[in-house]
Amino acid sequence: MLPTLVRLSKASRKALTPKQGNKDFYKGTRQAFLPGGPRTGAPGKHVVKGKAKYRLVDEQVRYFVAPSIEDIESSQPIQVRRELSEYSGQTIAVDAYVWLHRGTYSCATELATGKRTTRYVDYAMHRVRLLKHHGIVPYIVFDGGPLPAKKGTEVDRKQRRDENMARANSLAAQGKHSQAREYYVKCIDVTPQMAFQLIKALRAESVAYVVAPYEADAQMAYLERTGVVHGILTEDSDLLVFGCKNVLLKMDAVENTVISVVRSDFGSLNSPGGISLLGWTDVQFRAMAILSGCDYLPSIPGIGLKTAWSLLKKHKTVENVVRALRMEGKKDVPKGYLEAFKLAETVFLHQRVYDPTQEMLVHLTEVQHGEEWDEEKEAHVGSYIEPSLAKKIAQGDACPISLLPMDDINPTFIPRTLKPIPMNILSVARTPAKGKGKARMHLPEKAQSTSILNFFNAKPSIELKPKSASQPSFVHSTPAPVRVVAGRSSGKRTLAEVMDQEVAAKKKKRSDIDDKPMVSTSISSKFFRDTSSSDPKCKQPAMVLGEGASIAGSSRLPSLEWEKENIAAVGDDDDVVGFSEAEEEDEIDPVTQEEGYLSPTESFRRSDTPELSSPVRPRRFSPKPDEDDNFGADVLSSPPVRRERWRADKARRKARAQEKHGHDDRGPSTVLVADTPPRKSTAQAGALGPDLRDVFEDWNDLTSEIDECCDDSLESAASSRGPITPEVSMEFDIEGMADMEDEIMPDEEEIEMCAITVREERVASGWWEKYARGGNTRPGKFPVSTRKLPLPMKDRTDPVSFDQQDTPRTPQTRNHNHPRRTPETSVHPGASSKT
DNA sequence: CCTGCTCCGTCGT
DNA sequence: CGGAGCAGG
Repeated sequence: MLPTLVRLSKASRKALTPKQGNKDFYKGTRQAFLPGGPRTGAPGKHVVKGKAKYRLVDEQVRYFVAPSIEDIESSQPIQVRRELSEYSGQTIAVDAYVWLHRGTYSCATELATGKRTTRYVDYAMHRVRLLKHHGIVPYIVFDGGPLPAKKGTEVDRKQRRDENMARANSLAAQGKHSQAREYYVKCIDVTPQMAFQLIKALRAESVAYVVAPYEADAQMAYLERTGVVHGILTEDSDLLVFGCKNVLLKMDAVENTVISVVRSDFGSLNSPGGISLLGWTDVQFRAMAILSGCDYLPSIPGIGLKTAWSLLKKHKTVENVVRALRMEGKKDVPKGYLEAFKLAETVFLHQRVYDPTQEMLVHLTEVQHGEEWDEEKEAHVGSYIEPSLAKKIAQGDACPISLLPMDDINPTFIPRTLKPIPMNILSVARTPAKGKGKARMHLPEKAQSTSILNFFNAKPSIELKPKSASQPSFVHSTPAPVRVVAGRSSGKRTLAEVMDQEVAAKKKKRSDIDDKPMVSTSISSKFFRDTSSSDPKCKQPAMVLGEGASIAGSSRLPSLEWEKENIAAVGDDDDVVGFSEAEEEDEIDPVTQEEGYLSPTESFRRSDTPELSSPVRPRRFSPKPDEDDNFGADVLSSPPVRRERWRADKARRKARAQEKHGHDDRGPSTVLVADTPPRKSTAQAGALGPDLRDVFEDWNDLTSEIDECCDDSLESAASSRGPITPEVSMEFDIEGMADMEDEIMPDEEEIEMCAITVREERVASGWWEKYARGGNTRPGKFPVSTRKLPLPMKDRTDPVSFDQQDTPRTPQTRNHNHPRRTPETSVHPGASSKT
């Protein structure tokens, strides 16, 4: 119900001139954000400002002098587009559901037909790595069990899913597979068991996570409130109603941006779109949200956001509003609405969440002593679950729905621990062109009042943060008791400067060019960042750890050469990145950038490969015996999705095609950094070896497949969850290869390459597990950046055993058909004694 | 003017 | 699911 903010399209910005403007939009815009402040007047009165005439809507807020574009952009918008890198060093809670769900797109048919796959994990992990790459510490939050309050919608969905499934099956039967897929996609349900597959991957990469007992939203709100995280990244934004302060929406993996909404900005805003939240309390804000309809309670017919707002504005409290509505008799207020409202409010306020520190369930907000509390409320906030089970749920070892031990639906999927490979090819992935700009260009002339944030949108949100704010505002406002990876202290200011230049450049461009796809200038700052981050001298816990650091130093030179080679290759391939004017504005030395950017990985991996089967690896002799637990962070900067590069490439090509400004004849000297080498460049790598980055990525892609083929051979090893020993790995891989050759035969060479890599990786990680990280030798060695976080879930290698006798023992087979938890079965005896 | 309805693209292959 | 367009009060 709470919505997102729309970005103002260029066209709409253009329309800001009264003459050519679209009046509706114009009105909303000037109402909201003019520096001069609102003009007031009596409702209904017409005022004339400049050449435009406006009608006053109600008693307070009103119209402004026509803004210039500059005025708008210099004022503080409610939603700001920010670079991911601005959040470097911060811990961000991430709603895993959406990522998982999107991940299922890539394997919808397999999932629907019961085929084993874990490909849906890849999407989420790529994004996790993307966050890590930007120095962000992700804290993944999973949805848990259903709340009674939402039961209704669940049944509905189930039904729709079944319908889609049936349709898909019939289409598939007719051989119309592509059409079938369309429906398969719609019937996929993300189950806790699927989430568990992602959890395994998160464990492998030491990413903090927690499974909420009930709703991820409430859990994330709690994490933010208790200072465990700095902000919340999600797609659906009910979060503000839960009292969240810093919400990040619409993560864009191509442009590496998010939309930031900061609660504290609300008060400072004047009537966004006619709604002024100035002086509104959280209570009122929440009331408005519930009144206008939320997940837990449908709205009174005819009451939308706007009326809810004005009613509350007038009557202050919900009780008064309901009373007034009933008196007037205009709206039909359902019987018991007020009670239902209170229940909904209770859910937002007191829903049960998991406290990772106390390792038990708590209320999102503690119930006050004086507050009335009854059975019904108790049921609505979610049943209490006794701590030991709650912990298992939170860690993913128990299914939050059935409360039974987690059923690993794909035990053969054993994500390996990523080695610290600072492959910053991400930087390359960030290409100047915007792939998806078009879609966002389109803005309705009239902002419809369908969502709360739409109101905020009355003020155009600018594309980049205001110049004044080089950091998200909550960076300083949020106390961070949590251990976070330190930000890049050195070079940060310069980064800010660079970013400011970007802003300036963008603004300038924006006013000049309207139809051309916007060229991002941020690539330079990106590189700049990377430079500082991979510089061994700079204390950069996030990027390098242990052997990573030493390797980084030793392999710098070869890497550089490697890169040059690829630049040339790329050039031949007519894929040179023609940098726009924007880059010229930056004063960063290209060489420096490359140096920083270059990943030592290739040469390292290559020279190191022969040793992989040996436990003696440089890694173990980490030059950082101290607690610089950046390993995790390093893992973070793993390769981005190839697809992203592809998409970016495409966009860039398109951009180039559009603007025929002659960038094409630029010499090589203007090429700061070549685009990611084409995949075929593997063969061109010559003496320095194949492009392992690509292989590496392929490995990721193939993992599922390979695992798939080796179900049987791996079953035992998998179930033990122990370190993978070289022996086991070899055996398994050989068998796996055999199977694979029989089944899939796309490109023998490639597959073999991958298989080798896989094998090596497995072996390596086996040793890693056994020795480097191993239990006995150096306990403190394992670089868990999340170690201090309450929920570090790696070292759980033992199967969960439940001793609760009162837990329902319904046999749990596959994803579907989980016994739904009812208060009766789920409440553990004596649990309610808590309250 | 506001609400509520419907349709459509999302994400990826 | 959010956004866009449209109809009706």
